[in-house]
Amino acid sequence: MASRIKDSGERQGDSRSRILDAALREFSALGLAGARTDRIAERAGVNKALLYYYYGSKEKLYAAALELIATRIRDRSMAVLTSRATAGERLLRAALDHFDRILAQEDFQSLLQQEMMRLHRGEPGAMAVLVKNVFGPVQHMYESMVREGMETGELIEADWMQIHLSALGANVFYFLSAPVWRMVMSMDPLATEALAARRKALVEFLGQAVFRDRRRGAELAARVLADMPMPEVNRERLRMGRKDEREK
Amino acid sequence: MASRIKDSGERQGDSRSRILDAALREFSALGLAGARTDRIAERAGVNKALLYYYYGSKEKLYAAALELIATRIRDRSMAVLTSRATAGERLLRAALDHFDRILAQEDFQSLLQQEMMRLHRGEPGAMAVLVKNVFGPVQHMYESMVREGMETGELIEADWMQIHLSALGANVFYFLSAPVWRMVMSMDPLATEALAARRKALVEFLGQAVFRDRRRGAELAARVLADMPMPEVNRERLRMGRKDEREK
DNA sequence: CATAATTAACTAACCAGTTAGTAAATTACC
DNA sequence: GGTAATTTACTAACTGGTTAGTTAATTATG
Repeated sequence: MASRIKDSGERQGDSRSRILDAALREFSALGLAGARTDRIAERAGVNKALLYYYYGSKEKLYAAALELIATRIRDRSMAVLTSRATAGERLLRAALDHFDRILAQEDFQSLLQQEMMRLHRGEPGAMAVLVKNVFGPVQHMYESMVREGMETGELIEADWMQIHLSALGANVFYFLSAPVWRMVMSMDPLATEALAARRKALVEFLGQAVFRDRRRGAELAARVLADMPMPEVNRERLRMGRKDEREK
Repeated sequence: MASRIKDSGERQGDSRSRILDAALREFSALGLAGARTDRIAERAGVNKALLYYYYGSKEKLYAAALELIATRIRDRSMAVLTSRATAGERLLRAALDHFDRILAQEDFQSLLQQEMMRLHRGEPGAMAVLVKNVFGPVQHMYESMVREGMETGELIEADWMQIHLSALGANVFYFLSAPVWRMVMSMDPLATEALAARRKALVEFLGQAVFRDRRRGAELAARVLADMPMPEVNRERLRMGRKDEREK
């Protein structure tokens, strides 16, 4: 495609994908209902009718954006869960990767929250794509991983679901509540040091909690931490989504 | 209408408060943006203009609803935190009360989530009322409670914030993710038995984790559990907010 | 009768989706 | 190989439904 890029072909990054990209940002920031098709078109640098030409409706565009990011997340998660390491090490890596993912790339987390609220509201089809493409496969793989760890004697005998729940919950709630803590306390839970501390505590806690041999847990935790440095974060991005104080 | 009921005065719970009540339900289910003023008026049994007569604007009505529920929640939380019992026991009671509150009365949780997303979006004034009226005082009281427990030697030496974070996070994430788990697995985390089990595990875990004397922790956990039976829940309410399949 | 409570009817803005069209590229066909 | 038919990519301008908010008139009440 790319059509008539003859010599000065700089624009034209494929309208279709530019729309999807703009939609992803708009939807993750404002949600399905809050997103404005006009704004998506504007940010993609195309006419609004083109959204409809390619994607048919606002809802379908939303679905496309969701599917795009779902694929990305699933691939990344599955890669960690199936990497070449013992089950225990993979468990620690998965927890840390989850933390880092929320930290570096909040699109998914926002979209996920939106979908959860839609599900809670009983909107039909909510979460379906995510469950099928992400949570289903990932959870299944997580279960195998924990079972394997228990069989080899590396991990304690416990309900794999409780472990998964704790590991996810700790991360999700930390980031979810961080803006509130900052308002209540003087301390900033999203400052680099606070993040590093929390990240370390997460792995060390899991190392203590789920390994049969706690010394091995501690050792692995240290190794994994050393091996997976905390990603650089676009500082501004964490602070606040946007500060549209347009009118009023 | 309905107005001129003189002797058979059963309706007429004061339009003003009926509006606020309807608004609370509408806002907690759909959020500020999703709520419809027409629907609030209809459900309150008054003309829409009356909302504006009493509350001025949609936003001010939202603020009023938020303030109403904030007061309720603060009073309940503070009552538990300042009850006559040792710090450790109050800590366990507070955790259990938090669980039960989410279980029985999800208005606040929904509203809170909405506010958190508004804060995340950087909308001015988001969370302000809740922080000032609820989280500020409650967190302050929680800190004193944990400090007291550490001073008397009942609780382990630990960062009170980490304890509070864990206690809240476990509950919030459980209910937040429950609908998704139900979609992925065959098991229902909101079934009565699952809830009871989770509730028990919560207190027992805290009993083991934060008490210096674990036997005392276990004992207190058992006592608190026996003393605070799980509330009856309107079963339908948990399932799904609404199932509007109107058109289409 | 004055004022507080309440309403019916209206308006202005917004926004998802449509229409009717154009210019360029691709395919069909003699 | 040249041109007519068709398709692809794209736009400006409009439409119709929805919704927050208003106004002016009406009813109750102390």
